Amino acid sequence: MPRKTPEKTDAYSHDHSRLIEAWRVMHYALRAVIAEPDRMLAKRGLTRVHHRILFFVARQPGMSVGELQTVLDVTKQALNTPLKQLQTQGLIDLSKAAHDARVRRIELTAEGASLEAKLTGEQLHMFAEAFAHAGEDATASWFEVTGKLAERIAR
Amino acid sequence: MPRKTPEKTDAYSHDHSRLIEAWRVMHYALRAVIAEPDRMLAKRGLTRVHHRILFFVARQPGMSVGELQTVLDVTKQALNTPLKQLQTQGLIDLSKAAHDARVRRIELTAEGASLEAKLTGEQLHMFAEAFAHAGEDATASWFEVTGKLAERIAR
DNA sequence: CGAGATAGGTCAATCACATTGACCTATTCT
DNA sequence: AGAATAGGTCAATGTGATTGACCTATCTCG
Repeated sequence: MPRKTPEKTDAYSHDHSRLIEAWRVMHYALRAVIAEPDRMLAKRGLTRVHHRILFFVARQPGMSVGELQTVLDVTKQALNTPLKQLQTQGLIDLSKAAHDARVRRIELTAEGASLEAKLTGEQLHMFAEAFAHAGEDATASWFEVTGKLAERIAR
Repeated sequence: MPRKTPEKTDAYSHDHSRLIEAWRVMHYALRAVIAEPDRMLAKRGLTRVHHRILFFVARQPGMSVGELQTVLDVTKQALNTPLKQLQTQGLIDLSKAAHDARVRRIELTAEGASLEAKLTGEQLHMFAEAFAHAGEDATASWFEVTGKLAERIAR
């Protein structure tokens, strides 16, 4: 799909520099969304892994260590340390499952839930702002393009 | 901006699950764009750093080590190893600058240029496809939303 | 009941990677 | 000639993640 004229390109022509700009903007958008939560986490000596744990536990309270291991795709050794740190800081609560005492029930404490809401809320707020700014149609378009990009990944 | 009615939300209301979906899709899009080049690099024992070097040198042939250090935001020690590897594999060419023999001119070899074109081309192709699929207006909207998100980052 | 499987925890070795600091050469600038 | 600069290299350190081995508590099943 070559460009036809210098002053106007048809709807399906995308020149090199525009595509590079797309890639660049996407990187910066990612960094922007991650930046503020990272700063909040750093204050407590925590990292993105801790946020990921809080995020999933918030959405599936009582999930087990094994389930968490699966969704996060990490080994139990890699999970153990941050999990203990979160427990020590009183952000999560570990208890034995009723149906099987070998299994741990992981839940957020009130403080953990509060922190999670702040972290994730900050990120979702950025999206909400960008979507609100662009309008509903643009939002749908954004989903269409980004979803198309994501299509190649199995999951 | 609370939701008004359950069945229809106005253009500026974005509920929780939709925002989470946006975040999720963006992650997957990122991974999708990175996945294939990473696989190609891995075959040669290279990583994303090497691609970044090739990318910038392709766009500014003859740039110095110091300049590369600046754009990549890494120390010279961190840059030195991958740079030597690229040289060993015959992908880049180092020579002394004419105006100052202390300064290195970094250029891609034919093979380096070919690899760079394949790596970056693969990524840009994904964007081109997604944009072409969604159309020109949707593309503009995508830039608007993503650009709005990226706005918070200085650079 | 007793053997084997399972969930989770822990210790240790290793690997990859980046960072800081110190020191060295070649070269240019003054 | 002496100071500054571009680059290179060695060494120590720190962080994370990975694998492997081994341990306890608990459950399941013949």
